[in-house]
Amino acid sequence: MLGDLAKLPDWPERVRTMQANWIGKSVGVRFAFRVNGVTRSALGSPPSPSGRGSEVEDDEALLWVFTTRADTIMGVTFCAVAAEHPLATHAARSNVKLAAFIDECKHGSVMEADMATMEKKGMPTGLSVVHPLTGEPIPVWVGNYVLMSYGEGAVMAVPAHDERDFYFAKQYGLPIKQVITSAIEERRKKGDADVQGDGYAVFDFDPAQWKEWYGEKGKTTTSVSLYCINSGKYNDLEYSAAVDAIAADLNAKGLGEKKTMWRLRDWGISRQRYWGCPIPIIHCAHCGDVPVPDKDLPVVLPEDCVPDGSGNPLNKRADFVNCKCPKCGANAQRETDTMDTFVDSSWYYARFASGRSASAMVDRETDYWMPVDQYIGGIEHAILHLLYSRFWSKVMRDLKLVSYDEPFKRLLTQGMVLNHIFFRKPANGRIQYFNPADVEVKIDNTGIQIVAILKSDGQLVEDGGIGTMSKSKNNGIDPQQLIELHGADTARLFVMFAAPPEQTLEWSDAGVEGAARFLKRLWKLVHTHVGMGTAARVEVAVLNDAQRAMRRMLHETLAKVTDDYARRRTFNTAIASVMELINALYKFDDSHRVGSTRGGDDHSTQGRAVLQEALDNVVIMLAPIVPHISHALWQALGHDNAVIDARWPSVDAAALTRSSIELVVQVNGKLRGHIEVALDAKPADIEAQALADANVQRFTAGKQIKKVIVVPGKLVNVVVA
RNA sequence: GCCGGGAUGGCGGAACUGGUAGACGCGCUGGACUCAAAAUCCAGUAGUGGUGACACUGUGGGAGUUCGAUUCUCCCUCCCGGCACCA
Repeated sequence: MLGDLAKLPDWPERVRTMQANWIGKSVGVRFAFRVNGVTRSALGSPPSPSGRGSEVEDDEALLWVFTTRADTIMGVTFCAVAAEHPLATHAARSNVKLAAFIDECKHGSVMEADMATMEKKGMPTGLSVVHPLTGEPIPVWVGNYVLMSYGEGAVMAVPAHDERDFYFAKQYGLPIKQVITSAIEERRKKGDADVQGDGYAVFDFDPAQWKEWYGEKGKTTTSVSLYCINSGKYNDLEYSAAVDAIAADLNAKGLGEKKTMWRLRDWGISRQRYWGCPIPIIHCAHCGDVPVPDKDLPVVLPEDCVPDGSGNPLNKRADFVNCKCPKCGANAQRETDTMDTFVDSSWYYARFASGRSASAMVDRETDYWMPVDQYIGGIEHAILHLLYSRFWSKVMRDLKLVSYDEPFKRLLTQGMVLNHIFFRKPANGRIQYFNPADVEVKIDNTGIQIVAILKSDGQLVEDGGIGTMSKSKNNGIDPQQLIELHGADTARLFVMFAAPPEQTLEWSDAGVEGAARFLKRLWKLVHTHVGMGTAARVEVAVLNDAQRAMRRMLHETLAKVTDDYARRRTFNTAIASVMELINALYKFDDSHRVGSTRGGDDHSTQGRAVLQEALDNVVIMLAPIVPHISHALWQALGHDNAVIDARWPSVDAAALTRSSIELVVQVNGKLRGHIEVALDAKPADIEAQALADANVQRFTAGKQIKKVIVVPGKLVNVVVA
């Protein structure tokens, strides 16, 4: 899944980065400390024969850890284990205080945000382990920051080179032993004059104070080399050489090896809830785990189950749990774990693509429709749903159910829509949220402060800032309100015009009238034109300059809109350029103007033909955004078919040609003038024309011209001394 | 705390590959039409100075690279989203 992220070039970079971080590949070393005076049997683990060359006795307990920083192994001054670790449990049997501490740890929050800021706490177990390379005794602590569910549930602690270990050691007076140094620190120690300034003192190791570079590996972020010291035979080795040498030595002792760990956990199955998809397995005392026969599928959950907060409520439902073994007919029990709802959302679309199949999960028709060409979903699904869908696709591929690797070829993650949050907090009782539509924000009677008032009772509400629209915060907006007020086309146009879809957007309906106004202008333009009778076909050869220019703008707009839809997916800019075109068409044919005093109208045969072509194209260009009005206007323009069946028009390259182009002239990078040059003008001629410009001469007069940069089709920059 | 994203006029946003900053829309100002209003149409609208042509300043803050930076590099501030202390 990590490697195949490269197969998704049309996914947003940030989603791929988030997934890679979540998968969390880390390469390191897994190794063991021998535990002094504790046997494996005492921990309840079966004795295991040690590997060849191992120094370990058969029944000797081992403390396994995983580290990405094997290069700092000589700086280990203690080990920390999770509260649930067998060594902690063992030590707690004869230590009441420790048992109480472990109990406290087990009840703490496991939310990352809480944990990152909570106090690091610990307590010694009284046990010690043997350092695998030095043979020194190392004390073992229980730490509330060590997770049983990741890695081995235990860590080697190197306070000098790990920030968490550092503060833990400070708090409990544990030793801090520096084993990594920087090239700068070494040169300062040798008295190198180049690095004696205060700015270099940040590279000195000081056990009293944590500095950024202590925890960096190989090189600092400022590219200063880091290597081992106080590490015996490993001295002077840099990161990867040190890791290799140390892993080899541990391996020779039968105490460790290089290993790759993953942060990603199997959450699809292991995160249990009553309302997930049932796992169709029956547990029989005689036959073991027996699949539910096809004829008894699906297993249906009881719908009147009320979770009481103590474990899985299904376990308390004898009517669900108790059943007969399908194999032997004896009394048996159903599996009560269920799959997470992510499992369903991970493959339902593949099932939709093989809707005729009655006998299998999916059939061959899936491969015809899948993978999805364009997936649209909120950025909040960037990791979980989109990651599990990718995982499930690979499962189905391996089972030969489907032949694709990745379910979604192209991904558009729309941004969150934010809105104001208003609430009241009763003295005792639950916080109550109010919908922004029911709240009026106004200036209070001092005329300075802005206050928020609930419309229904006129009393103040508190302002909770701005946040994602959600049910719990009651700050969502129902688009139905907009639709009822302005119609679906206006609502769609307004929303699409507001911002690019992947951008976070703070909700405001200010400006929705602009969208309605635009559609009215378009409607009027089309109907005024149609009211004057059927238009002729465009005959390019007889067009006058104004008609030619109008037509050029039409085809430039068509090219831009096509690109905005197909490649850039920026619908707001596509709409903006159609708006520009409409503005120009109003000037081209200004018979709509009240009074119509200016002579801009072109009601000639070819003028009306150009207008017809432009309006046909405008209606097609807008059809994806405003389908209803486009359908009506398309037929009003004299077409028999529906606009949805009309072909996307192609750009007339000949209409785009122009004989001259306007260039910008800069002096020292500042805009000083514009020149009109022939399309095929030579650079030397362009340069001469630029230098001849009156305003340019004001800024070059009496100065030495050092060079002139001509960027074809864009600008001229004159550099003066 | 970590990861991801963002900051441009009064507001939403545009500037796509380093090349005219502010397209388009809202709002606002003025005008036309009207007995009047709404609607509609026209014009103006980053700030400062100037009748004007123009000039100076300006893309969260500070440095840097470049003929030229909203765009690239480094540092900082604030805002939004996600989070499982990942050894």
